[in-house]
Amino acid sequence: MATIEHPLILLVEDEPAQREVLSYNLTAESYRVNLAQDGEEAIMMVREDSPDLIVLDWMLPNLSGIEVCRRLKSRAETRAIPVIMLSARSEEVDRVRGLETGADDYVIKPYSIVELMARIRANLRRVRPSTVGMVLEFQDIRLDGETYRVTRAGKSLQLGPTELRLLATFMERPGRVFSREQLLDRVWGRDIYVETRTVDVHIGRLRKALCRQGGDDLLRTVRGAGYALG
Amino acid sequence: MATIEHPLILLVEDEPAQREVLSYNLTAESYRVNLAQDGEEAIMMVREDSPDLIVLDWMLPNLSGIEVCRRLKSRAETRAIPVIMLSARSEEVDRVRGLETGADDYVIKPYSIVELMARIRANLRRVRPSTVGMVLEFQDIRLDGETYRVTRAGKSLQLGPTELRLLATFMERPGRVFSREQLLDRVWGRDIYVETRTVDVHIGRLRKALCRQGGDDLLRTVRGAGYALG
DNA sequence: CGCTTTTGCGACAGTCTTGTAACAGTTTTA
DNA sequence: TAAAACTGTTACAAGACTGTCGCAAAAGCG
Repeated sequence: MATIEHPLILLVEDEPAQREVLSYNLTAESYRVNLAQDGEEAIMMVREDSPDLIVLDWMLPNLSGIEVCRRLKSRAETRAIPVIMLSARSEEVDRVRGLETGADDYVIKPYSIVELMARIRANLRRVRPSTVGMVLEFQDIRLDGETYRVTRAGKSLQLGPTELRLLATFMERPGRVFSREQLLDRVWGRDIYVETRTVDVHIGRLRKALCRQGGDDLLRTVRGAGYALG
Repeated sequence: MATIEHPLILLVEDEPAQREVLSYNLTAESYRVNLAQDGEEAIMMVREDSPDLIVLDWMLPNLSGIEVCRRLKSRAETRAIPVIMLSARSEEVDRVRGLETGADDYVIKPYSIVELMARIRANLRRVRPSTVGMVLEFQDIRLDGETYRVTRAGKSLQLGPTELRLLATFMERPGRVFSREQLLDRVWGRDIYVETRTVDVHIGRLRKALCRQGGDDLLRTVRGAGYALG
C-alpha cells in the first residue's frame, strides 16, 4: 500500500483487454486507479471520488465519451479535472471535435503507452504541481516522497503511515484549512467510516512528532473549521 | 558516499516525442542516456562512447534500424553490446527478421514502459563480459556487476540469486522506498505469481547475509509502504 | 463571569503489519 | 546420484498503529 497520496485516475474503457493493460501500467506507475465501464458509471464515479485525471475512451456503450466529456466540462466542480480522450479514429476532424468538447488531450489508438503515460504526467503536473516522488518542503520540515523520510531542521522524524499522509496532505497546500471531513476523505479514503474526532487524535500525534525535537507548533487549529499548516 | 557507475544507454529514435519520453524514463531509472537521431549518428556514437546497451528504433531516416544493428553485430568490438529493437510493426515476420539481424531483444510498439525497462534491466544483467564497470556501491557494500561478487567492508558475502537481484535493485536507487509489489515486479518478474509476503522472507535473508559479519542493518522497513536501502 | 461548545490528549483494547522459524518442493552442484 | 543450496509458503509471536472514549482544558459568547 502506498503511503503518500498518489494521484487517482479514473479509467473509462469498456473493452476488457485494453482496460487491463492500461490499468496495469497505471498501477505500475504508482497511480491509484478507478475503473468505469460506461459513460453513466463514469459520471457517477467522478461525482463520488473526484479523481485527479480521467482517461476516457471515445467509444462507449450507453453514453459516448464525447458526451461524458461535454457534461463534465459543463459543470464547474468537475471542469478542472483533466480529461484525456482515447480514440481509434485518426481523422483530423475527430481530433478537433474531441478537443472541442473540452478534452484536455487526445491520444489516437493504437497509441504508445509510454506516450499516454507522458501525457498523463504532463496533465497532472499542470493541475497538481506536487506529485508522487516529489519533495515537499515547508519551513524547516522536509518530506521526501521517494525515501519516505521526514525531517525537521535536519533531524529525522518518526511518523506512522497515517501521520505521514496527514502531513503530506497539509504540505501539498500549506496554509490551507482542511475540515475534518476533508481530511478523512483525503487521508483515510472516501469510503471508510471513521469518527471525525479521530482526526483530532491524529493531529495531536502529528503535533507531538513534529515538536518532539523542539520547534514551534506549526499545525494551526481553526476553531469551528479544521486545521491548517503554518 | 557512494560512487555509482550507471549504465550508459544509447537511444536511437528520430521522433522527438518518443525520444523525450524514453529519455525521461531512462534518466528516471538512473541510466545515463546518449541520444542519436539517425542511423549514421548512432554508429558514430557507438564508436565514441561504447554504450552498455542500445535502444534502437526500427524506422530511421538515413540508415534503417536493421542495417545499424547488422553493422554493429558484424564488428567484434561492438558485437557484445545488447541491442533492443523498437518497432511499430507487429507481424511475426518482422520479429524474426529483427532477431535475425542480431538484435538481442525486440519490443513492439505500443509497449509498456514497464516492460521495456524490465527488458533493459534483463539484458544489462545478461552481459557479463564486456559490460563496463557497473559497480554499485553504497556505504561499505559493493556489488560488482561483472563478477556478481558482493562484499561488505571488504569481506565477501554469500548471496543467493534472488537476494543478489534484490540487493541490486535497492542499490540502483539507494534510499528509495520500493513497495512489495514493485519489488516483485523488478526482482521476480512481472508475470510470475508469488505471494507478497515472500518478499519479507527474502528481505530477512538478505538482512541476515548483510549483517552476518557485523555492521548495521541497512535495510529500512517503511511500515505500510515497503523497504529501502539506507 | 458562568455557561456552552469545541478541542486536546491520556489510556486502552483491538487490529494490522512485520520478522522469522520451519518445512516441503526444486534446482544446482559435486 | 546424492548432497547441498535455494525457493515459496505458512503459521505464529512481537510489537506498532489505530480508533474510540472520557474527561480536562480552552475558547467563544452573552
